[in-house]
Amino acid sequence: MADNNNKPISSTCEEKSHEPNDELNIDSLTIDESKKKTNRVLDETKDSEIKTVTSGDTLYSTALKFEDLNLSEDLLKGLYVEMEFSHPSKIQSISLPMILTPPYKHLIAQAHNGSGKTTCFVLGMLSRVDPKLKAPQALCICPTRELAIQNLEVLMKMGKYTGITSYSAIPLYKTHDLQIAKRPPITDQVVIGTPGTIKKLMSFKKLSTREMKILVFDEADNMLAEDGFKADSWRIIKDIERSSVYCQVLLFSATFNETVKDFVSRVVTDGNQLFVKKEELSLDVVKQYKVNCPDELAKIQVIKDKIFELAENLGQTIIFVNSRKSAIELHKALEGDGWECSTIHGSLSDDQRYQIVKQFKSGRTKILISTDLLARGFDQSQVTMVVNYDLPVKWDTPRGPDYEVYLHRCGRAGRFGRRGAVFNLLCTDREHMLMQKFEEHFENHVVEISDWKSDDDFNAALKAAGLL
DNA sequence: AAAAAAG
Repeated sequence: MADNNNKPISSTCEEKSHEPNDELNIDSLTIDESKKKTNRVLDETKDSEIKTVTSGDTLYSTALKFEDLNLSEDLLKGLYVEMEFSHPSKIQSISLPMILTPPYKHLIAQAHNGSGKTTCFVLGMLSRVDPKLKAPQALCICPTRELAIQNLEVLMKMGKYTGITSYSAIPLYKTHDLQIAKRPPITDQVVIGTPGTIKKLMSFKKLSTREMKILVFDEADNMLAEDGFKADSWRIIKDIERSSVYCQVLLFSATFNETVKDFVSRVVTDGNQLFVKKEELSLDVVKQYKVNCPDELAKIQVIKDKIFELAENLGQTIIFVNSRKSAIELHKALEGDGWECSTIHGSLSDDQRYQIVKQFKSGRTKILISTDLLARGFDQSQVTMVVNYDLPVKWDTPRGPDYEVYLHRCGRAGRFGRRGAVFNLLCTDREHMLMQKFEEHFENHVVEISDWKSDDDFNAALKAAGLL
């Protein structure tokens, strides 16, 4: 679990209890340390505190073993053989009983980056679906195509022996309305995709919501945000509400904000909740640094001399920028000097995007420049370094720090408790000010690399991060 | 004046 902190959790979101809520004391439920086996890569020796608020009077136990969850043999085989899991991770052990126990309450679950949120809701979908019923019964909505594809891959792997089929609701090729109209209705049990395509399939009556049992919002805060996909999400959920008897809603993300709480109080009332403190969210497994750069040229020089030269063989790196233009310009500047890296952003073609991600996931590309397209959810365990070439800012004026995006970007490194380093390249006064805000907000000190030219300083930083 | 999805 991506967490090293044992601070107790303060009250989170207690104000929106619509009915008497029973708070579970997680301490009394935690697994006996001596009986706990080490998961494949997950380091759970220092468990985080997870705050749970349950609704109604259903009692939930934690699942110490997958066998405790009444899963089908086929699904268990997928977990052990394909996924190579030995036992549920912490978030899984708490959330899965909540997802799988009647009356199948809604769930809002916050968990660390790289702690296995995806496996939670994928397992939830696979086990709630009836393989014999040839109709869509589970729907998962994601903010990007890349994330939808990634989730589908996990689903197919985990569900390999179940016979459950899935449908990818993303615009992979040029889909004209005429072509959609001519297609038969979807009979696959699980549908994963992006809002536009899902809406379209629904309006063409190709995606029936009549048998829908479970609806998942991945990166839920983004899916429900005003400047995100709020309108689409609301329409989809209303459509489902109208046609199906009862559909369980799962909201998963590492970050949650006020918009989600509004949604929760109006739509997903009467649900269970899991929360962790913001200070505990992933920012202590990856080591953060700020690099003082006198000007923009120095930033590029740091990428060339330090990131490429010193760190290229330490794993993979994602360099985040704030705009497509910035991505293209940085790529040109590096390419002009013969440095090889790839770049991804939303104005590339579907196929280009797909190929670039595929190449990076195969490990053939070491360094990838990206917009916030890949800020959330992108899971590549070899990513050891994240570079914020630009710091993430909110688009409204005055442009303030975007804490959520900062956290999500950092979460691309240090997957499943692995080591990682984040380098924030700072040049202007505004950037220094923003950085200070990030430090204050997450209550952690970010070490400064004052001499951007010093190899020794960078080597020391990489060593401190556990990468050398 | 932005990223994302789509039209």
